[in-house]
Amino acid sequence: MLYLTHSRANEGTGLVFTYPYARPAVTADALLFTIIENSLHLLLIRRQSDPFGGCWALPGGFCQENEEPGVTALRELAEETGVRDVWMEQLYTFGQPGRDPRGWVISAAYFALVSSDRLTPRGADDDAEARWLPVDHLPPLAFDHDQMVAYALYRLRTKIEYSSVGFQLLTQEFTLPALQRVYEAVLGKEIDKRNFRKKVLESGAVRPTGRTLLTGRSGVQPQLYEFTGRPFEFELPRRNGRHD
Amino acid sequence: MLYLTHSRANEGTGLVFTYPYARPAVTADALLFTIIENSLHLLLIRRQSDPFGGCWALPGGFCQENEEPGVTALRELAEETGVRDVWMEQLYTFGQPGRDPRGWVISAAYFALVSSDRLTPRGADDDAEARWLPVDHLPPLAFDHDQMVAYALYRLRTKIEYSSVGFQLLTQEFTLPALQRVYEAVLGKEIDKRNFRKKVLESGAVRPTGRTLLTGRSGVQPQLYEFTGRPFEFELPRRNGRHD
DNA sequence: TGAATAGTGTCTTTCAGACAATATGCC
DNA sequence: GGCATATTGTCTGAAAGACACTATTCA
Repeated sequence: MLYLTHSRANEGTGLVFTYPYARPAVTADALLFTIIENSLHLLLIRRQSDPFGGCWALPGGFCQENEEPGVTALRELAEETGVRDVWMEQLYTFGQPGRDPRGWVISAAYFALVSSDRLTPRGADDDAEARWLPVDHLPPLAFDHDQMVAYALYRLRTKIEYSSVGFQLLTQEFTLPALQRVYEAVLGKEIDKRNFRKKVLESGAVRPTGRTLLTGRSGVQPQLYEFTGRPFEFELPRRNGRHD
Repeated sequence: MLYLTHSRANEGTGLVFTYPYARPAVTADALLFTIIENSLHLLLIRRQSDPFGGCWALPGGFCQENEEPGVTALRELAEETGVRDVWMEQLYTFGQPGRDPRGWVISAAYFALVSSDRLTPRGADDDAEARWLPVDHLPPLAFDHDQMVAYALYRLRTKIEYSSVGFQLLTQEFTLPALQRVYEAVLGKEIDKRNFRKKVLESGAVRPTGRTLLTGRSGVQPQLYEFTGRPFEFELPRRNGRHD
């Protein structure tokens, strides 16, 4: 094994100390979810070049010097897909040896949600194809991105039950039936309408705006609400609790 | 700004492709907690050299080539403090510019728990001082390690309520009063003995071993139990729920 | 026998969960 | 009028939470 000491590897990094180790390349990948037609979708791009040329992959790329990986993820999302202003949090950092055929590459994965209206689906600065694909029918992905998706889905499905992240999948004003459809799409189960409305309204997490939605379809015009910021939890019935 | 192309920075990294970016140094830090005398303690080392020479800091160090950061964290724990066989999970990856005065250094932080008996407190291969300090009275730490500790404590205090991680802070055999003291130490609140015992026993998460503990003190000899692996949740009473 | 600790049971209240009928708007 | 959707309330059972006394061991 070869260690570098005082090598040119320090150039451009601001590292001026004696540093006896090789350095990995570091990338950031974004897992951006939204709800389209009542089902959960993930934003993917089709890779233009090798490795995995032609494969579907998560938007992402290499961190620039002194760029916090979360900033990288947002930048790559904007550059590759044109999507901005998303809710985002760090998901996990993947560093398994061999996860990138080019060598030692560590990737920080970020978990992001966006309202169903703010999505500008197509690629921006280059002609890379960017598309929303339903999470129930995903193709095999490049690198270890399948593993990332599995973990992000787990995170979303658990976190929506004990936090208010679900509201990040809606527009600022929304109806209670739309909120319920978000929970049903994420959790993959039907929820009793009356119990759900009762919990939402009693939580204080929503406030009516006084307006109603013009659906253009038959039926009652539903009332519009907005998120107050107060916490909202909705757990599915379980025989056993959450794990660990 | 200087970018390297085909530079010697690739040497020893296995990266054979044209790579237009500088690379960060990557480190892993371990936040190892245990319970000592009914209060939560954190394992720290005193830094021998600059930066932050003489300061208290988390055990950790640079990733070796193709070493997964979690492996680094375990290796550094063993090397610097002699502690092995701990429960561990990834906490967060810190990459804020300026977090290390030496330059661009990204750190993956790992959150770890160990039984109160398995701890071999003192430094191992070098004479670096390693000590358990109570989390309620921590000195200022090197780098952004204060921030890491704050987040790890948040993670521990939330996670102990909806998972069974609390058992990782006990020996394989333990008494119910000891289990309760773990929860009280982590959550910082007294818990009603009868309600706690009822929840633990009804959860199926513990099984009596048939033995009792010889305390050497006055009072009843408490029964010993072991963890069955079944999930156990214990939430403190709340006016509001968990946040986000 | 006194001090320290382990162990046990009931009652009340709150909340989850099952369940069905009415009202409104569009065609 | 028919269809589609939104909206509303009650009852039951389970679990949380408040609460106090007895039993065992050691000095």
